[in-house]
Amino acid sequence: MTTARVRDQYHHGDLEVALITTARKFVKKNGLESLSLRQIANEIGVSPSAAYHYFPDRNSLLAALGFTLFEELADYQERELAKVAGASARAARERFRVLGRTYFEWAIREPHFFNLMFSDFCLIESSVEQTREENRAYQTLVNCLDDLVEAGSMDKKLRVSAELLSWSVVHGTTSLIVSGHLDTEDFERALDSLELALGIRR
Amino acid sequence: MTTARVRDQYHHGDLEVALITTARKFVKKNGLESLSLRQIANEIGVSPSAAYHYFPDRNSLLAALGFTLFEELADYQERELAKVAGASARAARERFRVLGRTYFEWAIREPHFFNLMFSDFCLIESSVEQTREENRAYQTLVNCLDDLVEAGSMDKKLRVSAELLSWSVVHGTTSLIVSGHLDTEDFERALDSLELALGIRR
DNA sequence: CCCTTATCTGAACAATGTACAGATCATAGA
DNA sequence: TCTATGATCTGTACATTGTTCAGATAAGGG
Repeated sequence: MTTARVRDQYHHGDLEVALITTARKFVKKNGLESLSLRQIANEIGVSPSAAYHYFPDRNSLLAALGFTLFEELADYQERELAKVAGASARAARERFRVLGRTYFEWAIREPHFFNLMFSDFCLIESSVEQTREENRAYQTLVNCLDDLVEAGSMDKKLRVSAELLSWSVVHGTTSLIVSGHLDTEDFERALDSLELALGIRR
Repeated sequence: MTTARVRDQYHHGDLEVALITTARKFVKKNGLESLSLRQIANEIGVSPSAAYHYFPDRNSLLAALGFTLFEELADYQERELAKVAGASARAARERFRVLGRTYFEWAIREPHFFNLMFSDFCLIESSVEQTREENRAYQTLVNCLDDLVEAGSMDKKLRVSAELLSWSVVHGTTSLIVSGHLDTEDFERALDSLELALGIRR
């Protein structure tokens, strides 16, 4: 493996990436609160203060991690979405549900990631790149809804702000389930209710 | 003022409440991350370890604070709701919007409180009392929707899971706005879109 | 080959959460 | 009224944390 980390060397060579990767591992396991820069440095085999060459402080590292997570989510969504391509009404509707489900499943599988992405750390500086990442996912949703209208399987009158409504429902239920205020099965119920309200026919 | 805090006394007399009250003040100003047990103890004029007689750790104090915040929100909602009492269709519809707006305004006014309420701290032990507090607000929403159906100003077919859908939209937009992923004005847009989708007539 | 610059170390500091032994008080029972 | 018991708080201590900064080390261009 050429990717094996070269330790016992004064210059790590890939420290910035290693910091984010290791931070990802720790957050995945234990969440944000317990994340320690020193533990990360220790794991990589580097001095506690080495990180400060790449990030001004702990929060910035978390923000950087958050950005990569938004990328991961968008990639995952597009990958799943590709499986239900097609111009048919049935395919468009399936894409709509896949968009919601992937969002939800991602959050359920990695709740600590979800929490980080929508925490204070990730709004310190809403970087241009980050909003672009979000727009990528948001645009996919917009296209999906347009497809539904075009296929004649959705009420045209309800198209106004339907993307805002959809994202809110999906994010809302997900957030409430992750934080323990709703049960897991409520997600599919909410999605059904949303489709019914938007006049998406099956 | 008999409520003036008696300092320079060995026994504080009201420490548990004082801890929560002071924690509330600090969270309100600076959020969760920077909250320090020692600062709180210092502010009250008590030893750093005094808190451990009432709370096993820092997280428990935050959880206790979170519970009182759920109470505050429910109280605030009921107070505002009382202003639009009445059996008319217009009143029922106004109550629906007030329920959403109070939730949103509460979160915008005190974003740090909102973050705490839906953070990991408040799900450590979903106490029976807390779920009861939530049910109080949730039941209010259910009643409101029933009123709308009864007044004939809402599509009966869409009544199924309408409370789940409504709460998700309101919480979702609020969460996304607080975390900087949507603009403030998107809330009213989402509420309009929700009413339109649910067939709530004006 | 040297020297500039990027990269990392090591030691230090203040602040934090938490544990624990003991001091202080409040109060019920004699 | 005295006393002993339990509740309440102090003081000290420890490990861990984020962060700073002066200096060591290596890489790469002239």
